Amino acid sequence: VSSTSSELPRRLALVDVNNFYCSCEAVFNPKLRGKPLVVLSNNDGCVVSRSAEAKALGIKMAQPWHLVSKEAKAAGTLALSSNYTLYGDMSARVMKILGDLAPEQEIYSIDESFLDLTGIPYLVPHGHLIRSRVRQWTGLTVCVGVASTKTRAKLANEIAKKRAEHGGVFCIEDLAAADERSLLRGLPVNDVWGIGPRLHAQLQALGIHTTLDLKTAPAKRIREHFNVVVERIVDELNGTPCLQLESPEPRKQIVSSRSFGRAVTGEWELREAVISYVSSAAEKLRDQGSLARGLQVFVQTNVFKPDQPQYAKSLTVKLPQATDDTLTLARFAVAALRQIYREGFQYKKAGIMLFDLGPAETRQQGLFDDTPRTERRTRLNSTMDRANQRFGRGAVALAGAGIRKGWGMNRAMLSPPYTTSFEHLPEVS
DNA sequence: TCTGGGGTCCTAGGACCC
DNA sequence: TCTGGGGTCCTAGGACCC
Repeated sequence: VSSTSSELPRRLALVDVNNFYCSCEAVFNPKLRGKPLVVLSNNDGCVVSRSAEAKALGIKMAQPWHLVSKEAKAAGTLALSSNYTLYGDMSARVMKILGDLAPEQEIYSIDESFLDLTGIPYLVPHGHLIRSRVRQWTGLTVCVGVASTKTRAKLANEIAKKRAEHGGVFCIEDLAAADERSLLRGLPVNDVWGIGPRLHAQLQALGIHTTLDLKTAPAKRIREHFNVVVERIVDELNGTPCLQLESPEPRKQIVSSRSFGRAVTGEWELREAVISYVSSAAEKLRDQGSLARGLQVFVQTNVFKPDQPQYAKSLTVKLPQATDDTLTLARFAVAALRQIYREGFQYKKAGIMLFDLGPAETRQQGLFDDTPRTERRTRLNSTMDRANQRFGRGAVALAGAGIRKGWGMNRAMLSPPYTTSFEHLPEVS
């Protein structure tokens, strides 16, 4: 915390993109605009993004698509598989614009940033500048919520989104105390950032129903029934900052897992999947400059088919030496899989996790290291990474990861990678 | 009859976020 | 037929230390 910043009232903004995945798709395909549209999770499983029109039809977040698709399609809803290549690239563009319009930025998720706007005069006009620039440069629409703490900024953002009269920008600190009270009285307590279904139920049992109820709840009462997390939420609602803008830290664990497009029975197919997942996790590991000391492999049958024989097992391995080498990690993962694999089950999902991550600079020399070999491996990995970056994911891969990948996920309605491939540039006619 | 006090580390489970 | 994936933080309890 800088000493000068305490003089000025702290002002944070939470900026997020409206209906992010759906909006990305609509930027490049005008036929989607103004229509009910949903984007589905991996494997075309659940609804993870909805256009305003789809929300209006009552399609809920995280709904399994197969349960609602018939009705939704009858009402004119269009559905797309998720295209993370596109969303990741659009995210980077939005984040760059936001970062250029604020002294400090924390990228909080693929479509959200906290910005520190302390000291900037005319905050609401600045919010409108952010909005118009993002719209002009990317075609996406953002909403801006401004307040003295992160939790209040999240609330302000909710208001900016819900109440059209604010034009997508809302500063809660501009309200008179009485107006804030009546505003918070109208917001259910589970609109507050950090209050999920469980806490919501517990709070309701205590008679805390609205955001105002929570904000004005006696600290002692909260402490009795909950933990410091909820205490901090209450403090933050009252304008006492407990959460700071975070700078990017390397991940503490890296997970790669997928449901299969169909049931898998043979060990060889599971092995292909596990090797594929290790490859992608190890690439991320190297990208953040870490080494892993631990690895976990897990397999699972279809939990949604309880009439079928169920089996779920994971195995955790401590590596003899921290490493970022795909081949080494793959060997340990395959050995772990061999131990947990059981014949006669219909597997639906598998995954791997890398943990106990540490910086690569502190790599320890082992007593029996074959240093020339390690150096060759390092060159091999970085060559593969560069090739895959230049020619596209999977351009170079381990043979063991499989070529056809018959177990791969379903993505029946995938849009092109408009912004990251010359072959798929959108055409203007 | 009567059995301390303070600390760390690790793990599993719970809760939340997008 | 069909139900996502990737993270973080906190707490309680056990093991262990002096």
